[in-house]
Amino acid sequence: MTRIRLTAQERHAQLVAAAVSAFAKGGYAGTTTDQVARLAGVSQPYVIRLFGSKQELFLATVGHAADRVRQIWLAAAAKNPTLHGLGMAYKELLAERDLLVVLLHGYAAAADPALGEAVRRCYGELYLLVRELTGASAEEARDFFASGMLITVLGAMQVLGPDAVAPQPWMTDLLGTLPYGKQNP
Amino acid sequence: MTRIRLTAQERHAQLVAAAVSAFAKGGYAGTTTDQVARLAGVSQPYVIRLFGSKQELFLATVGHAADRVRQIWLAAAAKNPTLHGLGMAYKELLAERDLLVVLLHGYAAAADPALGEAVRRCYGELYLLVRELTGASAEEARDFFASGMLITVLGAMQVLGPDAVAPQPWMTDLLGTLPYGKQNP
DNA sequence: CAAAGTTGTTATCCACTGATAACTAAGTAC
DNA sequence: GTACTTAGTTATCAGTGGATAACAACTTTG
Repeated sequence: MTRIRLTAQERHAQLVAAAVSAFAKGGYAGTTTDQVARLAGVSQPYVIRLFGSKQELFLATVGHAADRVRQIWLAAAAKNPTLHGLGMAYKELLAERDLLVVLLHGYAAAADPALGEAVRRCYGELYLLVRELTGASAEEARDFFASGMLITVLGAMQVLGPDAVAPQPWMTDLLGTLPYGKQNP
Repeated sequence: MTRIRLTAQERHAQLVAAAVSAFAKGGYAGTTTDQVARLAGVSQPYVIRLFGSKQELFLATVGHAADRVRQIWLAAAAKNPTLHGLGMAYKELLAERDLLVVLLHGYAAAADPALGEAVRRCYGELYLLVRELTGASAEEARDFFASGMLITVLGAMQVLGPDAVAPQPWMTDLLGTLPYGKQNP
């Protein structure tokens, strides 16, 4: 069996992608570095060697998720620089639902001082970005992020998104009112 | 040293209270049954004996948090059966911030099938309760829960609540717009 | 008070997990 | 082709955490 060698950069990126998926289920403490390693097809010690520690792997993962959200919002703002324009992008974000969920796991893990500081910084940057891109007022931005958080949590609960469970009455009731268009086919 | 013996019921309640505090930091996977045990002043194996497993302890904890939220909302609705009335109760909920945060950790752990089903049921019940108590429309209820989720996550991130970190500019900006009154002294 | 039930403890186990060390093999430069 | 660097492995370890079992102490009942 011939091994495929990648550059450290490529492997790094591949591992972060795997980590997004793994940490999205499981969260920080509930996911092993071995699970991430297997997803990417490398050995567990190599993951540690590339990232130094599990914590730094998680930080890189959360940072990447925030970057992707930024990218998607920037692209959306290029077409329609309003909150509604960015809101429509939640369709794309829910398609890559793990991005949102891994961010949520970051927020939830903020009790750890090292993680907390990084995660608050990410969130603050996203908040400021939205206000810059759209010129929204603080109130409008707050409502936007509140809706986003609800969507994120519903995604984590598998009420919304690719692997949603069979809908209950209250779910259809709640989801029917979601702004920015319906999400599920 | 004389040991204080409680009835199993009393110890059960005390352990759930300790578990709320412990799981609020740390989450499901990030908290050990020994941490909960020490908080309550008993041995770790006894916690397992009383609850059967860590998972059942967590489920009992989430269930208790949901019950407390229900109680607080019921009391609030008795005075003012509107969304604004319930919203004002977020002040009390933030005072017992761990309640909200432990619920959040429940939502985040919903990828585990056993936990997920229970957690979705809790959330659905709370949603229906709010609509019953207030007669709010689906849209109004959705906005209410979206705001609540934002408050919860900000609590978990220590942007809001008892142990909030030193505020950043974006935080004061965002918090200044929170509905239902200012939260911090 | 003896027997039975309740409330706990200590001792112990085993699986798991992050991390380290030492080694291997594939490119790359000269 | 030989020396060097880069990408990866296997072997291993030390600590931890949930769970089980056996025992101890207190309370109640007859």
